Amino acid sequence: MSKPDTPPPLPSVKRLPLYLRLLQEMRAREREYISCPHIARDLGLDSTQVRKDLAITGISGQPRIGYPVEALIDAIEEFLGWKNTTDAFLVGAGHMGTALLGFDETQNPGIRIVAAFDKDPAKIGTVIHGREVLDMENLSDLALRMHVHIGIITTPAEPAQEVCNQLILAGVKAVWNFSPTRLDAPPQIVVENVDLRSSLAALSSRLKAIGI
Amino acid sequence: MSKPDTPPPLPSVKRLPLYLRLLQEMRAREREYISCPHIARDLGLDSTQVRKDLAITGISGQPRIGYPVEALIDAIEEFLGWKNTTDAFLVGAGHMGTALLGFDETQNPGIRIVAAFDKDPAKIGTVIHGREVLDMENLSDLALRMHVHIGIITTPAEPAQEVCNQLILAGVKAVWNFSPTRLDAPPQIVVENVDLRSSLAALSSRLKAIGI
DNA sequence: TTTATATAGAGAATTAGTTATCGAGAAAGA
DNA sequence: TCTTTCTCGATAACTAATTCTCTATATAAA
Repeated sequence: MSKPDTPPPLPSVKRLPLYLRLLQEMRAREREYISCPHIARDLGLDSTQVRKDLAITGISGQPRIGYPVEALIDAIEEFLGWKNTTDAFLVGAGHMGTALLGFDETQNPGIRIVAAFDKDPAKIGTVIHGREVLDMENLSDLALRMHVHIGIITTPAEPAQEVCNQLILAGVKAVWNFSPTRLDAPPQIVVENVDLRSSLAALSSRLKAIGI
Repeated sequence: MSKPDTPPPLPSVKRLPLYLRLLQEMRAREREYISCPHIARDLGLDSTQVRKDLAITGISGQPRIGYPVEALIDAIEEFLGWKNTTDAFLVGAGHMGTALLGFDETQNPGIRIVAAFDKDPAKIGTVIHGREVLDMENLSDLALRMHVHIGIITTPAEPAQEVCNQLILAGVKAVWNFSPTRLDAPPQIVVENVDLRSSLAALSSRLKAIGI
């Protein structure tokens, strides 16, 4: 009824897409039920952890049987809000921006990039994966008119904060940040960072630790 | 002397590139010293956390002064093994693979992608950002000959495990996995996953929680 | 020279997340 | 029908990570 709950653990939320993929594969093989230990074995996780993760979506399983695959897929997609797609603007038509524009619905579930922006005159007007690159100048105006609530920043670090500010002023509620900085934004704005360097740091340091 | 230490906290390692970027900016402005509280303010972190993170690199600062910028950059790069670059093979010349091939040394610090592979005949032979796409068939042979120790997987989920197996057989010690699966690999192999869907899940679920 | 202040560094307390344990229930086989 | 086995679900223990507290120190100001 009411929900004064604590938010679900972020690591759990981040593992959900992993389960989702496996489940979709199971569904394709017309499997009806699946158990936590089975999922755990397949993904190299702990079965108790899998159970806790799935529990946050509100679904429950049956002893000795497991969880119904179809219902579980449904519950995860519902929980993530991936049952319908939300429009997004992308800013920064560089390599990463181009890649994201190339992704289809299954690769960027829940969002649809409806327009791309850049400030480089050489890029403005070009077409990337079917969408024309627009001038940054038009961003605020279009975002407000189209009620776009998600902004994707794929610019270098320097302009990122300024782009973020513009997006928020234009009504954006969530920012998917691929630039290698931390953005300063009011607390009610959802900011999710993807930092490849950070991931690479984890890889490099472990590689160095084993002496390579 | 000896080092039977526990490994450094992974979240700390993953924050290091963030500090590095800020420090490089400071250096460009010819700033000689910087304090933890200052870094913390700039990045929206806790100053104690910053101090602990920097401590894992082995550097120490001076009360009332802070840390020497130049030495700190050096210590972080040294710790991450980013002072010299390691050769890497990339498998899967799709959108993400293309983006990574487009990145320069500052965007993919510490590694240099020396060859790209794909199994799609339509892609084999094409040139992406200056490197010809080679046939998967040649992967093992070339990896062994060139002593390549890092493999980057940017394929879809289905072939990822098979590609991973091939890479490991060919002597690869670390895998940077962009495919949306968990790879099964022996414990001595370093596997670092980049899952955009996972990040998107965090964004979507929070967006849904605030009712958008 | 003395005092005030900002900051490093060490360690403690807290919190978050993961892993282990145990009881209950449902199917499968004896 | 009864027993065994597997799995869920809840709780407890543990571990990792973050945040807090305190002390020492070095500069700057009085």
